[in-house]
Amino acid sequence: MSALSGIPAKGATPANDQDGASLSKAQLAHQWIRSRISDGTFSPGYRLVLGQIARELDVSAVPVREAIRLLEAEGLVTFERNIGAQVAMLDATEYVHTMQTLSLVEGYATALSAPALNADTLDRARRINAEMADCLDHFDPVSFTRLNLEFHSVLFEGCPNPHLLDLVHRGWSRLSALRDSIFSFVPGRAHESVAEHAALLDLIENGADPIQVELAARNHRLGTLEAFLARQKIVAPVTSPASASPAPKGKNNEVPQ
Amino acid sequence: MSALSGIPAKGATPANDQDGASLSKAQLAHQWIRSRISDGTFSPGYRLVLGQIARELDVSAVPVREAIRLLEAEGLVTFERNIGAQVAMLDATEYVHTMQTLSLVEGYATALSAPALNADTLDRARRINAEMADCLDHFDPVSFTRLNLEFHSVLFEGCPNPHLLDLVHRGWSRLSALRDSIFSFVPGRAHESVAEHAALLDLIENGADPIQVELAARNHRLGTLEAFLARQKIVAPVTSPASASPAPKGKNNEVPQ
DNA sequence: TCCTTCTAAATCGTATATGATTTGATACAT
DNA sequence: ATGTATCAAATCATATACGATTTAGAAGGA
Repeated sequence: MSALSGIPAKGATPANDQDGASLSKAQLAHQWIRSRISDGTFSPGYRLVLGQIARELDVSAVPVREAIRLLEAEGLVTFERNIGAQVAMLDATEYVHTMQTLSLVEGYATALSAPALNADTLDRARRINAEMADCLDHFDPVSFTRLNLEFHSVLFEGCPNPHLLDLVHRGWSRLSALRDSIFSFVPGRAHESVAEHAALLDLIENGADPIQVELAARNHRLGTLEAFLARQKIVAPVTSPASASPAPKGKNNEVPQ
Repeated sequence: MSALSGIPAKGATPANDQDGASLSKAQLAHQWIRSRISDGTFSPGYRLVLGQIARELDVSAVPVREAIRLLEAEGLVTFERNIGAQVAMLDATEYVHTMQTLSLVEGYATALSAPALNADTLDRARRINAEMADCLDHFDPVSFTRLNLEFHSVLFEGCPNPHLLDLVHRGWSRLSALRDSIFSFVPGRAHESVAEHAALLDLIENGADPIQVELAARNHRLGTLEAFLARQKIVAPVTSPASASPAPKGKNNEVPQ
């Protein structure tokens, strides 16, 4: 029956054309929208209309809807019943909350990851940090931001807790996807940042207490947040003091002992 | 205009019957499945078939699918392309990772919430803890578990960071929804738990450093995790030491100072 | 008996169609 | 001229229909 002719009897690629990736339309739409958000084509507030996106991707509205609900769960878009979806707005308050959460989970992930880092890996981190220092001289904020993610990725990717790692990824993804030019770079902070990176690496290399590594990594990110808030503080207070700065004095959450 | 008569002129409920809740079918399905998971009707590993659930709820498969994808994002079900969904299995490793993550976010949320807690609220927490002590005498693990959530809720619900609060809720929800009888209660731990609750309340009442509150809350939960692991350890090592117990000796992560 | 191959049922993934809701525009009355 | 009610277009939410994929079981051969 199936031995008719030269047509490949069963080996015919089942679903997709030939790449073997085999993406569902929903996944396709998810990646497509996501990349559009990342590259700024869909900027925060942009209205995501199901039918419109569906036509553009030549699919039906159903998988597009699924993609958007997934993006909603990731915090990249907001969605309202019978109204629709739009790219999430990352206002100052949201930025503070996201950074605060990221500082927490990234700090812990880094501490859990630290014991697994070998000399080679630490050396790679040092080289990346050196490149970041170079970027300061040439004033290259874009590369600096990219390298910053690379640096921290080296440190936290070894985290053995997948849930925690996922939270770290989500935080970074939210920040990088929705980054507004306002938040991307605080000039005066960059030098300090490179120095703190070096200090963090020293701690890890010397096998410091996990809690020390954790708080160093956490305070490093909170420092960036504080720098941002310091620039904004004259304009308007963003949140209640307790939430905006869990350690306003800078002394309460220093590395203990 | 609207003074016609007893009939509410324009206020006629637009979509739903009369309750005003106005749930979408997807939300309905979400809650329905979720409650079935919580009450154990759908136990871990149970296969969730779209059409079957759709028929039972008298809706189409589309909103059921959406509900399931949402539950997947919450970590309550697993989903595989072209295969289907099933209630997530909470094995020992997953339990460890979930508890570890919860200890982190709940600890921080509690610390951030602490300054906002007034005397009345703290008193309520003390009363709940007293009830928990009673449960120990009558050996009532079910009430104990419920009160435990209540107690901690009082402490962390004041957290001003909604993202963080959401993570805490997800952790609890995962644990309570997927709890297996195996994990629900470690007898020897309960007395210690009540004592630690009291200590935590004292810290908060005395306005202790946020970092102290955070680590006390964190270590309280990690203590429960350790108790579980201690019971299991003879059978088989669950994960690598670094992930299972970030502070194996119990001394590395004590409250500093 | 065991392994392979085919077939069919079950289920998922998506397209299309239709009802429900919101929103903006227009017409009308004051 | 302004505010209000009505209507139409756009869009979301869901039902139905159909193609694609997986999986279990039957049929056939070694």
